Amino acid sequence: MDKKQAILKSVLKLVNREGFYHLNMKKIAQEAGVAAGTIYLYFKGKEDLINALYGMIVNEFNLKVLEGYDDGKPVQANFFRMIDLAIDFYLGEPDNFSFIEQYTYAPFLFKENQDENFTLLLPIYKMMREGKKQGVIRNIPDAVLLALIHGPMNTIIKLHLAHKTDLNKKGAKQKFHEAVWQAISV
Amino acid sequence: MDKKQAILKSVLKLVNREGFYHLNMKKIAQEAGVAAGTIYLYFKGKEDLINALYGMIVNEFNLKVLEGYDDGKPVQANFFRMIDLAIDFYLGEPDNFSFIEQYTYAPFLFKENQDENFTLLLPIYKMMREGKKQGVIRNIPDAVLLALIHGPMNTIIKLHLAHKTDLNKKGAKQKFHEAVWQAISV
DNA sequence: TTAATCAAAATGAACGTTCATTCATTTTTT
DNA sequence: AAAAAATGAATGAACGTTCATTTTGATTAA
Repeated sequence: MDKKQAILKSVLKLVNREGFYHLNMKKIAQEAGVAAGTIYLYFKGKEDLINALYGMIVNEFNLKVLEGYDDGKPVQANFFRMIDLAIDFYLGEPDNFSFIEQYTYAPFLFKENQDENFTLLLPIYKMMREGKKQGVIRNIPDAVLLALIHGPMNTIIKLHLAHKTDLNKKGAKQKFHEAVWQAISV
Repeated sequence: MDKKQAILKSVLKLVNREGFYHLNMKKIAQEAGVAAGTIYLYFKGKEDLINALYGMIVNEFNLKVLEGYDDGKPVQANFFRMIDLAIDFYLGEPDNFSFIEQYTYAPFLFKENQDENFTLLLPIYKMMREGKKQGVIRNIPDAVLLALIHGPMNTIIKLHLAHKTDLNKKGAKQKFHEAVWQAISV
């Protein structure tokens, strides 16, 4: 069994269940079924461990979301597919969402990736630019566009995970991505 | 001088500067210019202190945002004013934003206000319902509507505070609230 | 096949530090 | 001079990290 992976999975599970605040190395070790010292064979320390996990999730996310991208298709089709894939990514592994949110809003906790936080948004940027060039997306500042896409996505996932709405209901995702499209299209 | 208030302000400043992770009682006391023990005269402990601060900010926010509400005016006017006031609230005291974000995404950190997190959204709900009744706001699920309003606001403020956009530029707020309106209006 | 050897992997008790909280004492206010 | 407010050193628990020791598993020798 891959202990490194088991340790990372433990952190993910624990952060989601109890938050960063209650995270400690002993719990991580227990959850992973290894000794406390073992963690230090694979990671420099707590901080390194957390950063490694963040990097892993961001990579997985970008990979998954860009699967949907096809330059041949119209911008709208790419957009719908990207939104749906992003939602699927987080609903399939909700721990990822919780972790990313907590990591993002912990200033100075792990300094390295300060601007890198916006790495997550690169796929969106790509699509936005293309849409503007073709004239199908409104010509408003990038930041506003970004806010109109990323913001609702974040919130709807949050609401879903808090059982305030159900994105798995038939047509729910479609209704959502169409609403976002209406906000950003000309 | 009101020591209780000074202590709360210290927490706000420190959480924004260094994050929850590096927050400790000694620093809070130093920043507030009191002894560590003094904090316990005004609060039961660290947890109580954090919760009190959260409650305070939520109250201030709702008060400020609802200032803009006037039943006599059309829904759109109320909406624009509310959005602008919410933005002003956070730009005027960015520490509030950072604190609320970190508090919201710390599951089980301070259990009390789990569902209460949505208290912040009550003014938005109020307006939404009214707009739907009058037929000026699209008849899509509340959660989706909420996501289309609250999400972009969060993100645009985040982008502003990260210097990725400038909401103080002439017309910036207007452009933003109009874009959001386009997303939610019929 | 069995025994011996050794490096790599893993362990978890121990260490030093940090931190929230307490409380005997001092300072301030009434 | 009594009460209330404030202090900050002391306390003990919790935590991240280390490291001497043990276990594992592959390799070699008999």
